[in-house]
Amino acid sequence: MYITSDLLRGHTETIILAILSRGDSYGYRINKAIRTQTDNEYELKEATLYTAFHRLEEAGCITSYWGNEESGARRRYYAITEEGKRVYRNALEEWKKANDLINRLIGGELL
Amino acid sequence: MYITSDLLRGHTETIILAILSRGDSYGYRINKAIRTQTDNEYELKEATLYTAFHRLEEAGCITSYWGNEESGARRRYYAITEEGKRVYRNALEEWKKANDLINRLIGGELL
DNA sequence: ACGAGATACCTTGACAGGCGAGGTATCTCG
DNA sequence: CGAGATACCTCGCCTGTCAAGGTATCTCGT
Repeated sequence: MYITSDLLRGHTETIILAILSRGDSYGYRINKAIRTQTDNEYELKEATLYTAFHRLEEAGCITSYWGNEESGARRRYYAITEEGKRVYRNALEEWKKANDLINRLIGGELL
Repeated sequence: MYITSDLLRGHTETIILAILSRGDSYGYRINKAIRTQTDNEYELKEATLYTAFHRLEEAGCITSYWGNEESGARRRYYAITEEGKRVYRNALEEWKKANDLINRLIGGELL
């Protein structure tokens, strides 16, 4: 929320998979987890969040089911699949490489 | 070139500014510098490169001038401005923050 | 002498992801 | 009873990337 989100672009799905790899969750809570983990410095916009869910589900990385809440608003829970775990691990490797590349490229003479 | 470029998205201008902060250069050579610095793991597509130049020039971050080559293809050189240096330093700070956030978010329980 | 490949520049149009704006419904608490 | 939190969702725009296409010059091997 207070950072240039283009720098985070491309990480949305990985962030979601990371959270789901710790257990099933639902949209609103996932976004809250992101806020908490970043000390309120970042969050996903709802539109971003839900389109990412659609992409991930379509790609077979997650599955979804309605929770059976007795009261309160209904919740759609998401669960990571084996494919999702594979994609997630792969994304972590990609990130390590990208991180290294960026540091090499933007460091210039100031680092 | 062999990395998911969505992860590098948003860094294009910073990369260019980093290179220009070491001295004037021109498009083709800037791209070669990127390849060299990353051991051929990354490069900018030409279209990306030139649209980035336009944006940077419009934003007052760089200026350009034609080189006076006696022979060979003409070259348009770019120079970083004071504003460009300011923007660059700022981008480095942003990157530090973004890097921290991403590591916090995508680490999950695998790190 | 000539074609291939490197050097060097540039634009157009499509595509994908992020997000502002808008919408729905339920529950809680003062 | 109204405000604010919880919880879901979609439409359409914007922006950055890039495939594809174009131009012109020089070098080097055959």
